[in-house]
Amino acid sequence: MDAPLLDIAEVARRSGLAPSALRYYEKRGLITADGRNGLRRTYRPGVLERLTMITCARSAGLSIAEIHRFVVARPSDADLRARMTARADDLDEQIGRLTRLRDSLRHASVCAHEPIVDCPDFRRAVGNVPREHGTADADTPPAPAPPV
Amino acid sequence: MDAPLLDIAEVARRSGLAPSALRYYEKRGLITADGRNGLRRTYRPGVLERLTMITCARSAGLSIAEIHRFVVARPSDADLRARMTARADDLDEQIGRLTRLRDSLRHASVCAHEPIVDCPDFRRAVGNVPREHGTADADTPPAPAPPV
DNA sequence: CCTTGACTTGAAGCGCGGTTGAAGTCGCAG
DNA sequence: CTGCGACTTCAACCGCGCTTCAAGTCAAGG
Repeated sequence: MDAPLLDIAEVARRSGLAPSALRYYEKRGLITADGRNGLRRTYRPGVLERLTMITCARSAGLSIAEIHRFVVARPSDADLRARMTARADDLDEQIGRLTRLRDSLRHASVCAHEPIVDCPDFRRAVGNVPREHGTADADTPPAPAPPV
Repeated sequence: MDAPLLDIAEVARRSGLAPSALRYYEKRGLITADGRNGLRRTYRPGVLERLTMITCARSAGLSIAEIHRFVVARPSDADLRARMTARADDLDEQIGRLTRLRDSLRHASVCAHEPIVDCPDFRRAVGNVPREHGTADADTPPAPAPPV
């Protein structure tokens, strides 16, 4: 069974990440090199899947630290399982926001309002339901910007 | 018609953003204060909707600079309309990624793999379809991490 | 063996998105 | 009128996620 080990340049090329980023991820514990050939890192091909997952999670707004927690997780870690479901719930909300923003952008791109972003339809889609007269709502304990 | 102007503290409270962030957004051209009472900024209530939109866009990964472009856009700006639809397409992809990541997290939270993130189901859901034997694919010109 | 050049390390630097601090201004209650 | 404290500005600073640089190592080709 050949396990054709990859060097860092190859992994960089296939993953689309810079070598410096790969070293950085290793330092932060997100990936591990299989071994060394002299000084040079050698990677198992599986690292590519790991990197795809990491890139995906990063694009979802997860911090390196949080991804690290998932990566080092052992099945017995009930605490982490809770974090995972919590994260999944966060993602649900974010998916909703993104969907609304996407729809708003699509509308804005064909609408004729002066500052385009102030189009009522745009705003409604983003999630604003402007009060009909004035600001009737006393206080709005707002969604406190999720500290990713 | 009363337009009950708001002071920065009120806007901060209702928007959930720090006053410093509001000043920063103003400096970057994302919002404008209606006027001043002495030195103090006064805001029209409409700024709150603007801020909701901004927060939404930020959470979607748009940079301040890009939001600024949308904010200053005039309907005649065809170039910008193109950017908007392009952004909407980006968001579609991102929504897909997030959905997969969410499903993966939900699965991982009930699965018993050693490094949980290496569960085959998890990886498949994130978008990896590991080759059956070895890495048969010669080169993988990869998704070049969208430079948000 | 000798060169070459891709790799190694650690530290410093960068851009972003704000926050913090110092020093000053001023609306408003008393 | 006086004083308090919430506002103002501007510059410096911070954490994150890398990138860049300088200096060194070493595998492999000639």
